[in-house]
Amino acid sequence: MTVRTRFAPSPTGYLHIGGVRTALFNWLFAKHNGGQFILRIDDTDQQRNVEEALEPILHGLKWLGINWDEGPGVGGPHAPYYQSQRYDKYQAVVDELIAKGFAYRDYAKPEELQAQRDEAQKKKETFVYNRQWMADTPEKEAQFKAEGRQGVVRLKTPLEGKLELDDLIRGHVEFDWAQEQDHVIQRADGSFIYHLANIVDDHDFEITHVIRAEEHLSNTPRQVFMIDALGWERPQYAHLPFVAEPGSKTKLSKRKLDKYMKNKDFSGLVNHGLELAKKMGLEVSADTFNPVITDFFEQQGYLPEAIVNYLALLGWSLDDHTEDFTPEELIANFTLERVVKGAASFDCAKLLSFEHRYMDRQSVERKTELCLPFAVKAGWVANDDAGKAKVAKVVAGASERIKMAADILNFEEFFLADDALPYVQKDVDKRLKKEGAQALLKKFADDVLAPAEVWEAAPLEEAMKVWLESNGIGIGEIIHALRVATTGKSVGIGMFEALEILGKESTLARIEKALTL
RNA sequence: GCCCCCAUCGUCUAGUGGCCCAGGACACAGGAUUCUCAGUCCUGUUACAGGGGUUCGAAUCCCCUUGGGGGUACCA
Repeated sequence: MTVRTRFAPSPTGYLHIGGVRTALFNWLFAKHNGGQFILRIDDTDQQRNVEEALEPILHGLKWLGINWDEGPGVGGPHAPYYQSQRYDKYQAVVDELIAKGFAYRDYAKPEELQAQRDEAQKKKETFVYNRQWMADTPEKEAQFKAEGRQGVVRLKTPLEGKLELDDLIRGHVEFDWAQEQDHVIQRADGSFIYHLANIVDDHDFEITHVIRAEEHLSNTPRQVFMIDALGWERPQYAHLPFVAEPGSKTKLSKRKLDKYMKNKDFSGLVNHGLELAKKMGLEVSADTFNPVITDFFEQQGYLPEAIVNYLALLGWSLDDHTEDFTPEELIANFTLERVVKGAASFDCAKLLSFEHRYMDRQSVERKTELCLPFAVKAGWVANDDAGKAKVAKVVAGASERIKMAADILNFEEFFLADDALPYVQKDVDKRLKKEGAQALLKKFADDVLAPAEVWEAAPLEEAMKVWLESNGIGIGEIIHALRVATTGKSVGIGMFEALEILGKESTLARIEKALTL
């Protein structure tokens, strides 16, 4: 039997990082077993602009390389893959459950039920509906309707016994049927409850393994009850631990950004992103531009493989030392047996370290390709060979300082015109305005830079050394002023590499201007 | 309240009765290198939630407590 797994997002307009982890594990498990991964959309009639709200989710999954074999955009033998287009199927199943006596029409009013619940609560008893308004005969049904009651369909769950399940991650789990309510599966307005739709879709799509977040574990009995009632084969279940907040074991939510911002690593990641966004002229809102949403990473040019690698390790490990996995290696090694049971909290610092490591491994050519679009967007270079060559030079010089593609934006000094170069005032004050600094700088420019014939890093450095020695000057006395004068700030790439990239003309022009500051 | 699930360094984890006075990674701290920053290289601090059992022996098995999460909805 072919292994088939699925991911079933609701069209919410964004792809949540916890959802990605669930999708990833489903995808890895299917691929590891030579099976298929299906994407199904849990939308409802009420939702407007489903396509629009779905787009970021599909886009995000594709960006991460999590491709689906069936679903939106690719079709498949079990179409439609949208719940809102599958109501006929749900209705047929509800009718069947009623016909077979596993479900019934119920005419209780919400307030009547609530009163009974409160009563049970007061007596500290588990509430079990007494089926008082169950319409098990046509007469009763007519009577309830005559009373103006609205009907729902409820499951007729067993009053005793227990359900035993073997979860692929949790192991053996037992539930008492007596604890289960007669859950509603179809509302008074005719719409269907998630659990019903869910099992019908999984059955139709021939899903063999249901891999989902652990909050669904307690929901499983009511779903299994329906599956058994219909005589269908149960899928195998695997309930994943949830993804928790940074530095805590509470479930991660996109609504609690303020709280997460108190976490140093989290706020560091966000602030770095915000700075880059500003340089890109990107309009960002905290709603979508934060590390809980995958879009955040894509917009800054993170490497999707790095994110996938990090996420794979959030609740799964191969052994006690292997950390780096290509997608292919993940597929080859992924098993549910090695998924942990406890919640794993989202660690921005570790994610960032994966990104750094992955970026370091890229060739200058590849990094240039990744960075170029950002430099183009900033209006610094054209998207042509000249632009590419310029970016390549900066990328080579910056080497490991570029941790994500958008970091190229931190090297504006190499792209801006000489007269447009911004200066960091405190660096100017400290390095250029220092007693004698400007005079020394001028002497250096006149003695060494102006006459230089070969404008490359190594000869320039050599020339400076000779000059320093013959004048009895330490390198520290000149180089900081030179850096601020040519780049506008006191931090940056190697001084001589920087000069080489700038070129002789710019270097001299900038020094000249710096002498007037 | 009741039911279910979970619990090893700050974080991700290894560990399935002796190999563990607990290993790796990230983070953190100190040092080295360097023109700054980044990086790199050393070095270091830090954990079996608590209490009872079982056993010659427990992070590992059992029970209780505590803590976290979920369900108990005409939410998903």
